[in-house]
Amino acid sequence: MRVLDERKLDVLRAIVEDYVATHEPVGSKTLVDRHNLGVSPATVRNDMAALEEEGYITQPHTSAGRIPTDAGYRLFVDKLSTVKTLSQAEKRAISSFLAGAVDLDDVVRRTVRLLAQITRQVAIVQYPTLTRSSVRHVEVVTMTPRRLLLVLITSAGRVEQRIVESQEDVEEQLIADLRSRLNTALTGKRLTDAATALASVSENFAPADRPLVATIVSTLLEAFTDEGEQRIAVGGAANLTRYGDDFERNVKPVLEALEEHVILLKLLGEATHPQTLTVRIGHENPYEELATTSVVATGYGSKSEALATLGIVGPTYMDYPSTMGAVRAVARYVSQILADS
Amino acid sequence: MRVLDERKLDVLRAIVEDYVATHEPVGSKTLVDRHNLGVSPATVRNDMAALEEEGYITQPHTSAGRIPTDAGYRLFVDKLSTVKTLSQAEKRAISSFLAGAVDLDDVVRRTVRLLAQITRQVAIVQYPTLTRSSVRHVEVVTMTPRRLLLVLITSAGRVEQRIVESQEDVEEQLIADLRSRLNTALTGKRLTDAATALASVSENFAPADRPLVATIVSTLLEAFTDEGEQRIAVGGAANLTRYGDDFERNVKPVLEALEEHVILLKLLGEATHPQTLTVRIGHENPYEELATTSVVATGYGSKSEALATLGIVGPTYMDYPSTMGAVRAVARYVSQILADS
DNA sequence: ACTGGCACTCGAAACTCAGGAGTGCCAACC
DNA sequence: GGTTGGCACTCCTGAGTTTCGAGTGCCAGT
Repeated sequence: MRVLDERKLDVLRAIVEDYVATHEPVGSKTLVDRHNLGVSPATVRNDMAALEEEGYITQPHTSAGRIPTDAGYRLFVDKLSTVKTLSQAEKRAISSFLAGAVDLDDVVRRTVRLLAQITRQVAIVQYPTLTRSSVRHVEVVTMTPRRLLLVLITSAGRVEQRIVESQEDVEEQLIADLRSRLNTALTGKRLTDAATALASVSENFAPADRPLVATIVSTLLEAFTDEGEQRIAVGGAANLTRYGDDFERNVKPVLEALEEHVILLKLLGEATHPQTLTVRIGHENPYEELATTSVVATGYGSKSEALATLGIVGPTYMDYPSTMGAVRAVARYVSQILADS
Repeated sequence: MRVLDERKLDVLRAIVEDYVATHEPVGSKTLVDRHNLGVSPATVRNDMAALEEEGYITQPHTSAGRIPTDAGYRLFVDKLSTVKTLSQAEKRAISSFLAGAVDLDDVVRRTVRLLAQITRQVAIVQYPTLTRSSVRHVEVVTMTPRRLLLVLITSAGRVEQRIVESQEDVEEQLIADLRSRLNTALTGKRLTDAATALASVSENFAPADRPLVATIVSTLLEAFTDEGEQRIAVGGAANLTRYGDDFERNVKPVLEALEEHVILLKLLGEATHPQTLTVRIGHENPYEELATTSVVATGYGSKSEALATLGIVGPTYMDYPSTMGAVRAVARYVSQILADS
């Protein structure tokens, strides 16, 4: 038996496409009817038996049609399909929808919404991580004589704020001094290098001011390394209603996972180049409960280096070519928007 | 027949409590078994017939037990129950959980999570609205010679940012000037009054600078009045899985509503005094699709005047006393946290 | 006014059964 | 040898039927 039998693969492709469209086990007869395979049902049955033997498809019960296994989907995604590109109209729609964003938060919110709408799946977008971007500006603002607000602006346009209390009134001169020194030390630096850059700042101040400066420095450092920075936006949960027929398997676990941002981060995985799509099918993802769920994700951000990850979560029987196309396209456009602003 | 029959109300209360606990129509026998009503099932049946006549309960079908109608729940909430207060331990937990927040966004995120966890329902928290708070500080930052970043900090601790492009390079002196004039004009002003306050600012600048100043002023104004400011955080969607048995009625419509923030805002309604709880039961809320859903909401913020609204959405057969207690308690603690910071 | 008794209702769950989609296998065919 | 039509077999699905029992309304008795 040849390992690579062209027609057998055609059959597998047809099975996947049919099952994705109907969500029902597909039999040999319907298969030859709907896809013009040019052979008889009996022949297809032989191929099916072989494909089942090799683990690409399975039958829910003896006298039913076949459905793809995770391995079947995997082969389909890797070898049997091409990522679908969006139409010009769709591209324009994406582009103009994202262009209307007023700030980074808005970009993320719009992206989630867009992704959910196009793919009709649950969309997940990780906020650009601080650690990978650099400091654009640090601002120190007096709110009351003893209360200062630190505002940190990153190259990704993200704003972090922290409040610092002082033991005694703070002079405006000191604030100005701080502001300029902090900016000199930090502006343009990567957040990961900020610690080193900050170390020397406090030395230049009068001993009396040292405690306050130390507090400020440590607060800033905290903001830089904050775990909470691994923020995530989720949208399109309503699309889960399309899978209401199998609530326990397809809806419940996903809904539960959506609450746990730590889980979502793991699901999305490491940010990759926007060109590279990560597809995790069924059991390939790290959570048992999501064994009937697939993830399509990719990085976004600057061309050379991904800032963060975005993607979608859906049942294994999703339309991979379209979904992958949509995820990739959205990632590209977001990257572009971020680069521009 | 006396309108106010003490025992009949006891029966209604028992029915509501039982149905909330079991989610199953409750019959006369089980009722006397579980609640010590001190009368026979036959007597209860008579009362039930009366209650049904008056529209407080209904039977799903002829030979089944009774379930409360919306009117029944309404009477229960208004007259037959007292809002449950939380235990000391719970209060401490709330307080300490919220106290760990680093900024306003974090407060909101934590509040949603907390509310969802305590009530085991879907939680909704409206971000403090700009229009009700006042300006604490305006910052103007040079990012590149031709690109400025405006940062607006409100009394609620919220930060808004906008980017402004200039036609030509901007001098540092002008920036400093702008910064101080804007702050003089705006600091402490209510956002609703900001328009008037801003009007005079541009007059003090050299004609050459006017176009830029005008752009900045209008961008700020836009930020103040931005509709998008009616932001909302949602959490606890996973709690919907508890109602999986009636997916179409209880899960699907809620899931769909959660995507539509405009709808949620309407559901939450006008912010009220933190002491006053708004309860909308079933058909009382403005959306047909949510006729099996109740909303418990209240305002939060400064004592005298609510800043925004928070609440929960759940099936009509929720545990009102506990839920109302939790919503009220959380609203109080958030208000306190916001007042402190 | 309350209670026990009783006939009645009607949905839920268990059961049965026919229909049919789909399979595997085999002999025939090209 | 790969392909095909034929055929017996499997077993799920859905419709129809029956049974069971929780719950009711009503009435006569206390």
